[in-house]
Amino acid sequence: MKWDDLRSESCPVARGLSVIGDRWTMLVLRDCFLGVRRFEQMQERLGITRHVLADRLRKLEEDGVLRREAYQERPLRHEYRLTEKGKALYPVLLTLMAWAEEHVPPDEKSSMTLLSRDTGEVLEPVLTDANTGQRITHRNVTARRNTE
Amino acid sequence: MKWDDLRSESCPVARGLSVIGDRWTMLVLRDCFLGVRRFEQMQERLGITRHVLADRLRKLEEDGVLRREAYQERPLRHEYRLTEKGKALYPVLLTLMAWAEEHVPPDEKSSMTLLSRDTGEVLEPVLTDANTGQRITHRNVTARRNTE
DNA sequence: CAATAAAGTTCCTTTTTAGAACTGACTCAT
DNA sequence: ATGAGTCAGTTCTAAAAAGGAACTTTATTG
Repeated sequence: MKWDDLRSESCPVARGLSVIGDRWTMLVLRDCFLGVRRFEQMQERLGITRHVLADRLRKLEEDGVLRREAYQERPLRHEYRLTEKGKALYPVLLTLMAWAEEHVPPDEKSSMTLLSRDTGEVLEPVLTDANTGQRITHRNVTARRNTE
Repeated sequence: MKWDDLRSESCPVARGLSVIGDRWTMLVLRDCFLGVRRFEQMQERLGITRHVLADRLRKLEEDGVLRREAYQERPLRHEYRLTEKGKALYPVLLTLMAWAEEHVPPDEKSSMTLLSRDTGEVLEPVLTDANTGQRITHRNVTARRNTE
């Protein structure tokens, strides 16, 4: 199988990766969540080649994760913003971040803490069921494939 | 910046991706969560080249996500199992899956539903704060960098 | 003895990335 | 009005990674 065939897989994990699984893509999105909107800024922050950045932004726009919007004419310039579909990726970014904070220690001493915007309290993100509030772990879940 | 430099970034998202951000890695882990443990099985299910699979398994073992265990001698054969660190990736896989189920429709009609292993009820995974139980979204969170 | 099996490895070709320089449509200061 | 600067890319070449297929090793089975 080739990487580009993931799009048509029936597994949602595979389809998800066809959108966000390329190198650098999640880091582009991280910067989007941090409010970075312009090509130059992203390129400088990420330090990736302009070529790759242009490619990732184009794909993310095609996939409806980012929206390209003119912020000036003369000369015409665009910036990139998260769509609702893009914003819905926040839990993915956050669970990855939480996992890495716990399991992939940095070289230097530094860490990230999530704070509630309302109360300023430290947040500890966990997955729960929206209906019952129960914690979800790999031990208490099974997946069912629905073929219609 | 090169991909291999991610390991030493201070951002946990970058460090996380240095472990699970390579092509195919998350799909290898998906199969691990589904109980697949052997090289041949994974290769057949994923359809990726043996070369790439061997490389990903080696890296995941080096990073402590998988553990390589002998399941027979004569000839010596190993299988791969998730470590605790690996199992802790389940929320990442699940949030990605939930996102794709909602936002990346498959070609054919098919979908996945998560069920509680206890009650059999359909689960709807959402991120909440472990302490208060409050929903976490990109709108009510800020991140703080702690430099010690 | 030949065929099969599992878990890789090796070799070669095609794709992707990395790195740097270049383009085009402007603006602003001299 | 000329020259330097800005932004969002594109183009070029070289290096690294992925794709595809065949080969290896150690053993078991017919």
